[in-house]
Amino acid sequence: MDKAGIREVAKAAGVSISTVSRAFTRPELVSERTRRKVLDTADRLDFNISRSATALKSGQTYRVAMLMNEEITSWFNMEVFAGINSVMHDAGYDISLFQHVDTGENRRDFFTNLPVRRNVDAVFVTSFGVEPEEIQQLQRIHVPIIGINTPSQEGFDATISIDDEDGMFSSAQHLINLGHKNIVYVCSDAVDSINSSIDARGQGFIRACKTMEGTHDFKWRVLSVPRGKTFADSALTALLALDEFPDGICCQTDMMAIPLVLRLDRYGHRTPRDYSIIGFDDSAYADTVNLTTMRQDPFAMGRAAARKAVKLIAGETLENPYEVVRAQLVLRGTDSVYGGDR
Amino acid sequence: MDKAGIREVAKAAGVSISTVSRAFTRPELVSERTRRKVLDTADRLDFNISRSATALKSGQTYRVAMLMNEEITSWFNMEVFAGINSVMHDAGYDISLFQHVDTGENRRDFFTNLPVRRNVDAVFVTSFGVEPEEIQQLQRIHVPIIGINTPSQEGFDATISIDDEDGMFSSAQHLINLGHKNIVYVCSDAVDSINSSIDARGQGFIRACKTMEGTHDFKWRVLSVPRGKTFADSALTALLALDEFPDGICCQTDMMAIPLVLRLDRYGHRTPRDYSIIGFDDSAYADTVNLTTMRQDPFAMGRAAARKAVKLIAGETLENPYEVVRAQLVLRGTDSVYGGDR
DNA sequence: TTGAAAGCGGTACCAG
DNA sequence: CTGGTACCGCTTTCAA
Repeated sequence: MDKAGIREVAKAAGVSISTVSRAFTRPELVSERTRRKVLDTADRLDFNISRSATALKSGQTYRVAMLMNEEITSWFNMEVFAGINSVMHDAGYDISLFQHVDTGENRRDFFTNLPVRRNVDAVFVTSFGVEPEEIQQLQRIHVPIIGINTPSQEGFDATISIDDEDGMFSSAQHLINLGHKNIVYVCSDAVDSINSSIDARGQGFIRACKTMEGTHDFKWRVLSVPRGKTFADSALTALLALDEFPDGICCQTDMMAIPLVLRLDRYGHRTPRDYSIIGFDDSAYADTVNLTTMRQDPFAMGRAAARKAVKLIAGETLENPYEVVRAQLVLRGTDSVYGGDR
Repeated sequence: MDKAGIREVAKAAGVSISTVSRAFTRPELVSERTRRKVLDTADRLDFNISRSATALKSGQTYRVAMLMNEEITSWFNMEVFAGINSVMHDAGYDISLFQHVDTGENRRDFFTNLPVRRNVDAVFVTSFGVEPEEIQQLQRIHVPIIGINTPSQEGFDATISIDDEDGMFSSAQHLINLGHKNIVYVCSDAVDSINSSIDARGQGFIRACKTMEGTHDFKWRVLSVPRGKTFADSALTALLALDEFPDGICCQTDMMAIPLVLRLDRYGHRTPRDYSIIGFDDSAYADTVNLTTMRQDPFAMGRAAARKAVKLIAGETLENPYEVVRAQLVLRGTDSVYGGDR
């Protein structure tokens, strides 16, 4: 006997199913006594309102989709997800995860079949660039589309992004202000099918360096290494292969920076004594290795995006649909004035 | 005009709604021609089968719950979640996350209100000990309950756990075999309301040490420090305050071990030269700091748990419902024979 | 304040 | 192979 539907509860409580329904969802419309009686019987019978039925009736699905490239396990994706979930869960929504929507195969598949069509109330797109035609496809599902760190806001109902270009510009500028003369930007190769917002970081670095154009003893360069789990090793190798070791390094991410400070140490290059290095993200262990880094807060961005989504779903208009937040330099122990300690 | 239900598709395709339904869910029952026609019109009209309706009709919810302590952002929770999702998503299920179900407030709340009652097809319980009465409460929702690293398997329909006790026993044993004479176990204080499976690690350590009982020059102890974001600092302090610095350290987690190897280095204690240290988990950066550690694979456990859940939901019986997997020692660079390099 | 009844969008049994 | 038709469990007028 594990079948206690709304009718058996109604019967057991001696009321109509309408009343049972109201006792749960519109308690103020039901007399105190009746409500108590209903709720008690319901509990005794292990009854609860079915979300599926409510969803069907209401026309909503109480489900949202989150699209991402790579794995949910990456620091950024995870934080964003947790942020989104922290508001959506309480609002009664579940999240349907679509990973690796970046690669050709999955990507075409997703955008042509649109598995979410008529099955979600909103779509979150994290950190990868969606092509104009893809957005058009996506729009066919007729629900709000919210972007997080997407390179463009074209086609989105709302977006929230950090200013990657500006963040890395500041990073490089900081090294320059410190008097560094030979700085390099270390990053993973861009995936050309993706157009990730992260690629803007390199441009910020370059822009900062360009301001030094003409300065005689100033040198800079970009070191791009293959993606993959050995990217940090590749970067290490590339760095050590330079004919002159840089005095300042800007890294695309902390995941690049942290292995570098650890490994370079063993090769005699000690920070901040011999060189400055700045990460990006302020992710796990950045503090324990005392890394100076550009902080962003993807959890907060996820929350903000989710709040926008909830409003959009409710049919409200956003006062400020497209937000850009700045990353913030966290000064710790891996940067110092040029020549300072030597 | 964003209302294309199954009937308009049926009308537009000149068939009955039954046929439309079948074209989607039982293509083999529909003639090739009819199917094509239906699918085409459906696509043109932006139609798709509604999961809510299917759910309602089928009596399933196509949703599962995952209960955890602390944040989803922790390494362990995240990996397990990703593992569960990797199989449940393809099986058509969403995951409803319940975080912090460990603490009194939330805990009571969850188990008395049972928000998941009649709203999920299975429940995953991750890594915390559920009291007998709580399990009983949980059982009232009449769906499979699957445990992952739960201290007990009482009341669960299936569980998969790593043998924490054995894992840490082996860890300590390894240090002993290496000839270490003064070893310590470093961990965070247990939360007494929780009875986490992780607490068994300490017992494993102690058991290993007990085998040395009577050996004259052998010493061991347990160092337990307060939880919180500064737990690693506390451990560092406690370690340095010892009247004799240990020659071997077993850590409850890599998150404890990694900061320690990094920081102790600056205090002149260099591993593996001066002491051996072993982590637990093989989580992020364990390889880059070259940490010898006890590996567990929560992603795989999540997958395994999910596979069990899918079968259980389908009404199948599990051949082997309660699984225990062993952690595996990954030898890297932070352990060495006692006195070896000195 | 409460009850009756019409759907919401499918599924599946039963005919044809 | 296809169509008609009761539900699935709840919400929501409309009346009483």
